[in-house]
Amino acid sequence: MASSKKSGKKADGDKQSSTLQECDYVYACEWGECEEEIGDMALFVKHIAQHVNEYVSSLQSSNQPGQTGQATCFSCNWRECESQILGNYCDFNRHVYFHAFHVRLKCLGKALLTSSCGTEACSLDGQSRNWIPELPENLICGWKDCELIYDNPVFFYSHVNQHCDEYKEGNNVVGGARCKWTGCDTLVRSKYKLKEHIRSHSQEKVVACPTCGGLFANRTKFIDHQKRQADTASK
DNA sequence: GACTCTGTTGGT
DNA sequence: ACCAACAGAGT
Repeated sequence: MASSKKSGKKADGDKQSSTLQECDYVYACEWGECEEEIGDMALFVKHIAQHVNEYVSSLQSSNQPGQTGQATCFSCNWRECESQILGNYCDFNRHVYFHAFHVRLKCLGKALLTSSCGTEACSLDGQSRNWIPELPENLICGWKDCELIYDNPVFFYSHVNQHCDEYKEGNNVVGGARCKWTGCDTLVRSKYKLKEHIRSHSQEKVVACPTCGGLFANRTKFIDHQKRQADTASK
């Protein structure tokens, strides 16, 4: 039953939206002149998708026809980004959706900073706050017999985490929880440990610096960054 | 039960 | 010195 297609299966992003937890954050769109603020990540993603669709159709109407299958040069209109993405529509989508993901992690980082008032904060300038790091070619789930492909990191990481739920709850699962990512055989003691471990495969980050945009795989690294960047500025 | 933090290790 | 990954303890 499992598809043996090398390219994997295309995931339906909308189905995953219900698994996203709502929170109190307000996500601000920074596409072009847009100032829209949306409190729900799924709606925020849809909003951004509209910008992308408008931009892509404006490209198609202004460009020479009959170039399908060839790489196109897309310009990201996200403020302070201005990346040029050479590739297909999916490559461009992945890039822009990463901005949505980034916005969410920066909201989380901001909330963490305000809740721990008194601690030093990053004092780098905001020049790089919307830079997107090198992305993997594809957001493809490496779990055994899955191979789902996503163009939206918000849904991709949520999906990958769901694989850990095949193990029983508790901090000491009988027999342990084994990682079934291609080429990995790591055994950990609980599904929570597995969720932590699996980030080393998916490259998921859990928080971003609201000041400089830096991405971090855990809160400790984020706090270290805040201290370090406050320290180096005061030296 | 579900995280979250902290200290250690090992690689660059 | 820096960072990723991990184990065990703490909340």
